[in-house]
Amino acid sequence: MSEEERGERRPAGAPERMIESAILLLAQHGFEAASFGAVLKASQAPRGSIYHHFPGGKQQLIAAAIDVAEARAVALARGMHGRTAVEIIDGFAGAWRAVLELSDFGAGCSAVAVTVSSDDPELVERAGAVFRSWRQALAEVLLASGLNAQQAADLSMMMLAACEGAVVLCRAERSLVPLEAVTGQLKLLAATMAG
Amino acid sequence: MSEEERGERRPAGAPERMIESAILLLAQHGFEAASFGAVLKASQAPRGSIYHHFPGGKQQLIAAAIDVAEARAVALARGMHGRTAVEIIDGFAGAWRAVLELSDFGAGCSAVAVTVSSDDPELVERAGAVFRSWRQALAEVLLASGLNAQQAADLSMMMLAACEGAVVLCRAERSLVPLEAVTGQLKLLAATMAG
DNA sequence: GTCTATACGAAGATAGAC
DNA sequence: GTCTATCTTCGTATAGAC
Repeated sequence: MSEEERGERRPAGAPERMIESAILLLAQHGFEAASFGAVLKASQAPRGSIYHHFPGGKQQLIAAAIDVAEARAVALARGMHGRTAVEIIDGFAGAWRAVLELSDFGAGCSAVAVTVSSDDPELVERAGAVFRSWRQALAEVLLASGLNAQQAADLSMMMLAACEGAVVLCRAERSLVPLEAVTGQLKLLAATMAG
Repeated sequence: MSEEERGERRPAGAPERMIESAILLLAQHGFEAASFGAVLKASQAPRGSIYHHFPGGKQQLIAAAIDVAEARAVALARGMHGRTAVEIIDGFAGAWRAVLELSDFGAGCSAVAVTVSSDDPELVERAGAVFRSWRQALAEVLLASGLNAQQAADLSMMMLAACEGAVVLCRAERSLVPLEAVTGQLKLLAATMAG
């Protein structure tokens, strides 16, 4: 497994910083906001190096950003292996809570942003791949926690959908209440399955 | 209650058509895509009339679009008064299913799009107001269905978050499975509350 | 590998004619 | 009330010098 696949950060060359900035800008203000100008400014990368590192233009940059975000999301889920369903729910929701708090409700999920605000079918499909592998990783750790296959599939889907939705609500309402309420309901669901 | 508050469509003057187009463009491709050029083209409105009808520019147009969408969302929820919790869940999810099917997975929620892809704090706050009133309307019909206040608040929050999230997943994966799975889990949750 | 310069289009917005 | 013309800014993308 490569470093990228584990979602780790490397010393940070120019292209890596550009990708990192793109992820952040996507999460904050959507696809159009992740422009070259903004990315270069945020990443302090030299202007002339964009098409050297990303000859495919913006599409390639955003695609790379999505792929890195996917690796990171999967790594987050896999890191919860061995825990109980409730702990997994808390860990997942906690990660989103951290994103919201650290950004003062200014950031959310990059893959959601691409889905909602990009008109490029190829990038939207890539965002779909993120959701699928994220869900699968969650289902695997839930399976290991003692749920059966059907329950793990159902709960992972519900966790992802409910938390992604809750993050949007939290951003718009500038409040953590939606995420907290959803977390409670998810635990209730997990308890019903276990019991 | 005025016609707008009930979310009804009127004979359609130029500004109404522009608002309608803005709602659709927001739902399809986000904030930046709901540009004046695109709105005028879609609504067949005369070019010189934008700043006549919306002197506040794009912000005013989008704000109006959000308000109309809010009235429609609330009307949708209120229309379910008198039904059981399961029927309300089916009705709500069914409306989203229709949006996804009719748009070939190309459209979602306008308020989500504004939250995710606009950098205007005022518009994001307006989107937050949509979510609040939508949730309250859902909670009221759930209360009438026999749930207690706490249960109605919890389930309405979960319905909104989970379905909004599921719609994004459905768009990205070009599949109705996420929404269907979430619907099933919501019914399970409602059954737990009732029982 | 990085730079400047530049092409080209589209965005939001304003002014003034009809 | 609608139109055209125009301004400015910003977006992506390319060419060519260093």
